[in-house]
This record gives sequence, structure tokens and C-alpha cells, in this order.
Amino acid sequence: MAGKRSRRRIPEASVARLPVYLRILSEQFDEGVNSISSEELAEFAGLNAAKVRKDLSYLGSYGTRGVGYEVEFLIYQVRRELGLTQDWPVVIVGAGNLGQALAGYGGFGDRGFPVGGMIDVAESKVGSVVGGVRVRHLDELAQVVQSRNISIGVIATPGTAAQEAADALVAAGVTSLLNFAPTVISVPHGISMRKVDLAVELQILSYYEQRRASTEQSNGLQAVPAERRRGASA
Amino acid sequence: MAGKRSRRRIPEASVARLPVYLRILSEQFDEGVNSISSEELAEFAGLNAAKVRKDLSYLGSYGTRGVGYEVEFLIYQVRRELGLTQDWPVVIVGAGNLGQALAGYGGFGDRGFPVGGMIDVAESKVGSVVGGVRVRHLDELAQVVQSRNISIGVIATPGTAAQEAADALVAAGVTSLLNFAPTVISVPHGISMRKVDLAVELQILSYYEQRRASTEQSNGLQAVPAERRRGASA
DNA sequence: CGGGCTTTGTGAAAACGTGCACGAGCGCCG
DNA sequence: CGGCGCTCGTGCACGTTTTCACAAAGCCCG
Repeated sequence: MAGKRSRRRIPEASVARLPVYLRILSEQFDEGVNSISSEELAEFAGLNAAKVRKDLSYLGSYGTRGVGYEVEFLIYQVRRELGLTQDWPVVIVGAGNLGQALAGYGGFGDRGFPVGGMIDVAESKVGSVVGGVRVRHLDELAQVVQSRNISIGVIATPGTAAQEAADALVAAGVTSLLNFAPTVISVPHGISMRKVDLAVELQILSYYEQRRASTEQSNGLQAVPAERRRGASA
Repeated sequence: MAGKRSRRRIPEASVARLPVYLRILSEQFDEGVNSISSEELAEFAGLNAAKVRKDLSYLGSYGTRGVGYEVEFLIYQVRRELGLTQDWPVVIVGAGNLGQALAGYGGFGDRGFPVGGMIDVAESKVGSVVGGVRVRHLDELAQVVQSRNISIGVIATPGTAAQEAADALVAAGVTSLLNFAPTVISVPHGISMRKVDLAVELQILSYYEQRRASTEQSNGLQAVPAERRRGASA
């Protein structure tokens, strides 16, 4: 069975949509829906059907022509492709406001990403318990990572400490990073890195607001074409 | 001077990078740097210089050949283009864990997005004060939005209430949404919408982790090409 | 068991974003 | 004041993503 393991690489844009499909499929499954067409799935995801079909085709040919996709089976395939058949414990670096909120937020463990450790440098934080996890000192990071086999690190430090946190995480053996700090961090080749930045998102919205405001008076209503990006329209 | 207001539309990918440049420029300015080249800026942003120059060229020709860009002037231009010369108050719908964390997080007001209102439906929440703002009932949303001239809404409700929150926000006159709920919401044409979803980000990382794990044994070390997306490499 | 209806899977085209390479313009130095 | 070196601005080629359009394939009904 070592054969069909790693199929062709899936384009990043598609990978980013798979979790969305997965959520929709799970919801539908819970409501007792057994079969779903690319058209319906597209409707729920706010995309067009062709894109959905192409995305799913990267997983294999799991649909039935004339019918659609069997929900339960497709869920299994998507989860498998995303590597969600196992848990991925994460370590959170930074036990401030954000770190605590993240640890307290249930949505982590629920979805297969239990908080396997929390790290801070402040002596006042170390030892306290947040979201059921005891905060440890940065010096213990490597030990935490290795003992729990953690490969995903979450950076929830202030911007100034983010690069240091990233370096420590990589040195400890973590290979994927999710960065919440408002700073660009650089990581060695081969390490995956995603970034979530509130301020950036708001500033992007601001751009379109501002643009809306200035075109409104010169043109008639040249409303921004509702920037695409997981947006749906009614 | 009503002339050069709305230049050509800037590609979304570029718009998304402008806030990053802005942050870097501001940091450099604070450190006393007066002039910066596209090369240096690219280094800080983890991008290549050509992309930086192309992005900046959408704002106009503000560089000096042979020299670079004047930091202070460029900051002004980027802020102007992003509409950051004014404050954009936001209203947060959902005063649960996440909503409270967002309101408490200083980074909002600091950057020109003061929390102008918080909304919830639970009587237990209404009336309480979070991050200096009193929580009001959903029924009062329109009034809050109109009285403070709010055009940006933040959705921090559970997934099940997200669409309802979005509808209420749009009905109240909000034209931009930032959605933290793990649900696809649909909005009328002309409304801007961005989404931040923890679980999705983690699942994307999971995909690359899983892939790394399975290629490791079959190939030598066909490390994932460090998926591009605001990632830098050392 | 065959024809019609439906929906998938996928080539090919179009649109979009990125990176390269180089001409154009500016400052500086001799 | 002319030449040199540096860096911007951008045309062009390339790679990726989206969209279109249609043949292939399954199901159902008569």
C-alpha cells in the first residue's frame, strides 16, 4: 500500500479551500444529508461549482457522475488529505492577552489541535495555569516540544519578541508556525509559516472603504467589485 | 484638486501588502531612517524588490532613481491610499470570549480603529462594560452605527449566529465586515468582507505537515517549497 | 435494455500575479 | 559639466489560478 500515498501536489489555493469544504460537509452530514453536488457545495462555500470540482479532483475521483459526492466518504477523504486523521498538538509562545484567549478558546482542541504547551518568559506568568495548561519558561520549550512531539508552534508574543520566538521554536524542532504577531518573521527554508494579522485585515477594509467614499461622489455608484476572497454574494 | 483622486484600481494582492510596508516604514522612521530602497524594504518584508517597486508604483512615482524612497513621504502616501488619514470606528458584534479579547486588545484603537460599540443578544452581557465600552443589545445596533458613523463591523459571534449578525450589520448601514466566525457568510454585492479563521489556518499547516511526514520516507527530503504567503526565508 | 437527464472530471483558454531584465533618470564626483 | 554608479519604473515572459465548456459516465424510467 505504499503506492498511492503522495499524489500530485495540491495547489496552495486549493488547499486553503479544503478546510471550508470540510466544515460544510460536516455540517451537512450532521443534518443527515448523504449526498451533495458540486453545485450545492459551491453555493454553501460562496464559490463556483467548477472550482469546487477541480479542488476535489485533486483528492481523486470520488464523485459519482449524475449524482454528486457521498458526504461521509468525502469527509473522510478531505480529512485524510489534510492530515486530520491524527491530532496535532500545538505549543503557544506568549501567555499574554492573546495567548490566553487562544488557549481558552475551545476551538483548538475540538478540531484536533490540542494545546500541548504554553510558554512565556515573564516569571510572573510561568507556573500559572491557562486553559488547563501550565505555563512554562522559554528555556523549557525544547523539552516540551520533544516530549509531546509537537510540530506546530503558535506565536502570540508582542511583535518585538516574535522573531526570537520563531527562532526558538524552529530550534526546538517545530516545523510549522502560525504567527499572530504584527511582524514579518523569517524562517529557514522548509518551515511552513502562516500569518494572521488583525491590523492588516482592518487596513485592507479601510482601503476599500476609502475608495468607496471617493468614487461615490465622482462616479455614480461604482461600488467596489466586492473583493473576492472567500466572499459570497446574495 | 479634484483631479488625481482615484487612480487606477490597485490589485488586491498589492493592497494586502501595503499595510506591511506601512508598518516597516513606520518602524524605520522611528529609528531615524530617512531614506529606504526597494531592496531594503523587500528584505524587511520578506519579498523581492521588484514586487515592492511594482506595489509602490501603484501609488504614483514617489521614488527617486539612484536613491530610493523618502520614508516620511512614503508613509504619508501609503496611509493616504489606505484611507488611514481618518479613524474608522468599528462595532463588534458578539461579546463572548473572542469579542472581549478583541475589545481588550489595544491594537485596535491604536491603529485608527477605535471600538465604537459592542453588541450582544444575551441579557447577561448587555449593560456590562468591556474594554471601556458598554455592551448594547442587538436591537440598538442601527442606532449605534448611525450615531457614530461606523462603517466597519466585526463579527465575533458563534458560527451559528454569524449570518444573522452580518445581515443586521448590513441592514444597519455597515459596508465592511471582518468575520471571525468559522462560517461562510454571504453579503450583498458591494459590501467588503474579510475572514479570519484559526481552524482553517491550522488545517492548512496540518496539510503541509502531513505531506512532509509522508514524503520524508519515500523521497530523501523533498521539503515543501515553504509555501509562499508573506513568508520570508533566512 | 436504450434514451434522456444529470453531474462529474478535465482539457484548454483567460485572467491574474510574480519575477526578470533593462532603459530611464538622478545624484555625485572629478 | 560630463561620466559613472545606483535605483526606480515597467514591459514582457512565466507560472499559477480561475473559468469555461464539453465528453464521459452513472442513474432512472419507460
